[in-house]
Amino acid sequence: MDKLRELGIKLTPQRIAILQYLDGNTEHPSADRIHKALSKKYPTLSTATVYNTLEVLTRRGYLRELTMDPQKKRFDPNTKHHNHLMCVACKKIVDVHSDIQVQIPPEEQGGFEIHGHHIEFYGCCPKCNSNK
Amino acid sequence: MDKLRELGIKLTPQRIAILQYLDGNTEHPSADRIHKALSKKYPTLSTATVYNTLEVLTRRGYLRELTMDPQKKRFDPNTKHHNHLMCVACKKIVDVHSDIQVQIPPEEQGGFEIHGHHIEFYGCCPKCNSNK
DNA sequence: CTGGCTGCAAATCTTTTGCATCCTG
DNA sequence: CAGGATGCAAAAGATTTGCAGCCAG
Repeated sequence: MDKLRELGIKLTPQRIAILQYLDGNTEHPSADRIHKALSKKYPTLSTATVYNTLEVLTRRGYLRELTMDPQKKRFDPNTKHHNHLMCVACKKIVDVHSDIQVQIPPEEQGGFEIHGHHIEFYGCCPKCNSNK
Repeated sequence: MDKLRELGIKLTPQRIAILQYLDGNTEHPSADRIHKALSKKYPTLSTATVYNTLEVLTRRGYLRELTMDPQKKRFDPNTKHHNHLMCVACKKIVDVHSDIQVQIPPEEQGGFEIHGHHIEFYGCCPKCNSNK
């Protein structure tokens, strides 16, 4: 993966596997999901390594951590600014690419220096809707 | 608390204490914080009771659960629709009351039925800014 | 070679569950 | 009184940490 090399971090089979799994993945998987998916191929992959790697990648800006799912962190390899829509029933998360302008009027900022924002939409996906 | 009575749930000293602690509280406390704060006065208050009560209150619509803080759930007794701004350093969360219009164009909704949304702003609070 | 990874195990932290007992309504 | 709430302890998950050995650069 050129990406890893670009990031200047050490290439290991585990990291490559994680990167490959994430590359182009739009499922917004959790650490556990990544670990489960890869442990078939890499039976010795430990959860600690998954978490470590995700943390490094997040810190380097290659990944974004999503907090919409209250049960666990989810990860998004697409770091271009975009928003998300989650099904409150099955926790499926899909991307929302529309560019939505939002801004806090200065008097509401309470002296904060604002770095970014994220819009979370909540709803019910077609599958869960029909299961009711 | 009239609120509890309104909600039609059983009044107990613990629940009243939790309600009073939350009433008008704009700190967006975590379950742990609530437990710590109240266990001085109610040394036998168990975390299970705090979680149970928060869950009931959330289900009844008296509380909103915030997921911005990746480490833990935070709770907001203000259920009027509003947004939040969090300091990425100290995790302080403040309300943003501006009414910001956001909407997903139908072709982006992927068939979801959308129930709501929440805008999260991230930044650095004045105190953390000056500590750098 | 050497510092940065890895695996493993165990710790930590948050949240949930089971159950006997208690107490509000 | 009865059913729901509580306390406690323990389970269940998610995430983090410590450490000895390994291997990519």
